[in-house]
Amino acid sequence: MGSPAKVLNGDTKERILAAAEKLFAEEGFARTSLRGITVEAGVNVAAVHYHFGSKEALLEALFARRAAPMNAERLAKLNDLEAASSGDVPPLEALIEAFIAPSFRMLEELDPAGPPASQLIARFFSEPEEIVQRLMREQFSDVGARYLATFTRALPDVGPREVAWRFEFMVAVLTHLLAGMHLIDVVPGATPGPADQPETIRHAVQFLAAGFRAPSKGAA
Amino acid sequence: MGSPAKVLNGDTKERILAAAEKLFAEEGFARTSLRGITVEAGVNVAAVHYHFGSKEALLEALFARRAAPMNAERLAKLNDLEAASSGDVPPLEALIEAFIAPSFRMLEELDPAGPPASQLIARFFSEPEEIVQRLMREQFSDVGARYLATFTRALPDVGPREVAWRFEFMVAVLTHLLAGMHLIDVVPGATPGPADQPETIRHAVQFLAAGFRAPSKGAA
DNA sequence: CCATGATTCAATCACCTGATTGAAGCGTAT
DNA sequence: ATACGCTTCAATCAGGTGATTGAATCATGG
Repeated sequence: MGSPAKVLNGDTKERILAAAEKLFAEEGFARTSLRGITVEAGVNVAAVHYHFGSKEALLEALFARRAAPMNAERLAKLNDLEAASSGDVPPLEALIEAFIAPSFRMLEELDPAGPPASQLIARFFSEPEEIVQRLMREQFSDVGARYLATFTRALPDVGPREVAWRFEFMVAVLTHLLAGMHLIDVVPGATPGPADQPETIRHAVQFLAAGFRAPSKGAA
Repeated sequence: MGSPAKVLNGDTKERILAAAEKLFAEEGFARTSLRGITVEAGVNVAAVHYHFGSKEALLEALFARRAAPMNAERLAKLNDLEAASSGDVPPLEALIEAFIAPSFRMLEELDPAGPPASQLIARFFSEPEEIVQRLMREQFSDVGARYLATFTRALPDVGPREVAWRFEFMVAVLTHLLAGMHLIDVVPGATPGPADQPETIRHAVQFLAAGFRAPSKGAA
């Protein structure tokens, strides 16, 4: 009746993917065992190697299933923005939202991917395994570079190096939010309260836009 | 001649702590084995259990050695600020720097703790082990609450919930910086270039202060 | 010099890990 | 019905893990 029970059969591959996504997101790659995954999925241990080949290959399949569409959506939104503001630079707030929203979309319960998917993406950012870091580099390098260039164009008064710093800060906020906001557990009063996806995005965009626009020089 | 070689003796406990700090920071708790630690330290495996009791207890000792002084410094700086601006609220930039700087101080090569210490703190934020999360809660709850309250007082026009959100964002930026700024590896052009500690702090404070001060309402 | 306590050592424990194997089960086309 | 290919299964493998033990070593005070 619970989740660890073989239902019928047939979708073994999908069940493994779902269980692995959940456990990798919650416990991390190193702490998650194939036994744990296959029990959660109600599947034999050997099924993982039959369908994927290895634990690492399972991770790669998981990564490809989530990160690729997410970044494709990022690029599409950027293209739309640049097409809309023909020739000119898109507005900063729209750029930030275009970069952030694709990750948050998966946080919705309604989304077929669901929260585990975005938590998994967030965990990828801090996983020490070198495969993970290689996959992140492959997936994010071009998208990140394109957005960074556009941000630099959108902020001519800030200076490219400063924009690069602030781009880092934006990614920091994004991953922190995807991970589930640890401070809720750490600082009791700090929980901003449950928020739906658009409200969270609104808070983040306001904060980040103001940060991006901050006057550049520090020395008076 | 390298690091994995017994030098003399005597400081076994310290050697274990140093090796564990380095490896935990680089590889995470789960991926780091006691064998790896003791080899790195040039020490027998049993020494860990003799001096600390268990792998988890070693982690606790490590945590106490770094996090406690760091948060003590945070509180001291906050007290100094509130004493300086007698009765009034300290300026926002000073508050941010007081919260951020204690973590960065350890990033300096000169500091006896060194970069591994701050990397370890950053990794604690994303470690799935429940001991880590418990330790984080114990250490950061009161400091975080005090700072959050002061930030709220310093930003009367923003509203407490909005301040809580932005406080989250600040912690996000801090941990991202402590972790070593992953984007440097992910997005080729994104590296802001090597920066010394005060410059990094300046970039972060500028960005965060502007974000904190952003006008609150989203609806026009 | 020796006795005592603190420390270090090699050896070993039970357990869990990812991986592999060969047989069994299954549906399907002949 | 039969034979074939895909899938699942229990059983097993070698290797690594944290932990523990008892003997050896060391330093120190009598």
